[in-house]
Amino acid sequence: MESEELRNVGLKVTTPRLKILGLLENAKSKHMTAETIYRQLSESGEVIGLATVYRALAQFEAAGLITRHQFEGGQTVFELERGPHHDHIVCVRCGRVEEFYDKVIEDRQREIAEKLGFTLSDHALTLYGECSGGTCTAKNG
Amino acid sequence: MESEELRNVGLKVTTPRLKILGLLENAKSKHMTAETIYRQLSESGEVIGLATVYRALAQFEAAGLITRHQFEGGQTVFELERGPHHDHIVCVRCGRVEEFYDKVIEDRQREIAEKLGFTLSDHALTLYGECSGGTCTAKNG
DNA sequence: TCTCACTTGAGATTCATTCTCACCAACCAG
DNA sequence: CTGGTTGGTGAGAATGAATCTCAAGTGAGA
Repeated sequence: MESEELRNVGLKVTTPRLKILGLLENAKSKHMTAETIYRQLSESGEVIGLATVYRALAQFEAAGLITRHQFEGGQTVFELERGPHHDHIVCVRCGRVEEFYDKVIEDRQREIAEKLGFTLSDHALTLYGECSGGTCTAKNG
Repeated sequence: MESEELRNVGLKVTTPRLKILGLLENAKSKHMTAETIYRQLSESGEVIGLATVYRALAQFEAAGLITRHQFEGGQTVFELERGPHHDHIVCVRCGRVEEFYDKVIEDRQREIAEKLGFTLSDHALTLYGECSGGTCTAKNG
């Protein structure tokens, strides 16, 4: 139950928050912008202000329910915090986002940070390229 | 001579471009925002519009003279393209930026992109952590 | 020096995000 | 179940980074 999730992180259970969380859990595309969420909610008849979407997303992020990714080109997407860590590859033409995980890279990162005298707390790895074939035509995926 | 660099990449040699390029070459901090560049030029008495700064930086980037990096927090910094490719590790406490290059990671990235059906055009890898010892105290380095 | 295409500066504009504020709804007490 | 308090909400204004517009300016070849 989504209300549980909200209560667990100390957020009051409200209709907008439930709708937004529900959308994130059921959306076909895992990575959504605030605008996309707002538009999809509007289309399903919900009257939820854009400001509320941004507010809720910020709170969810602070609570660790979702993660924010800032890709180049000003595209900021949110993703439900589920499953293991992964990085992203973004198509610069159609905006499609794929996920990947590579142990070699992960390990190297830690080694590099250590060698430079840093205690690694986080990292952002995003690859940019063009995806091939018919998948890359639409405006989004 | 900076005018050479401009001519070589097919840009007309103008005062604003020379000033901006010169600032990038002499600045104490390698990574600068457009705003910072604009402010520093203004402070040294140059009358250069912010729009011109953005335009010039975009042109320099297109010409390969400089590189654009988008770190967390939406801060976009520019850096003179000198020496080989490298990625960054940023101290989340003091803001210090170190550079590194790792062939293993570079190679893996290309392999991953290929495996996923992407033609890699670029990548952004930034590590975040805390740098150790006395180096990490000031507000910047 | 003259000319013209390319540049520039100031301000308007855009776009994503955040803020403001009057109104409203969730939750606890009764 | 109901009313009060407190925090949440929506609409639109405000912000800030970046881009565009356009009249005026300037580099560089003739």
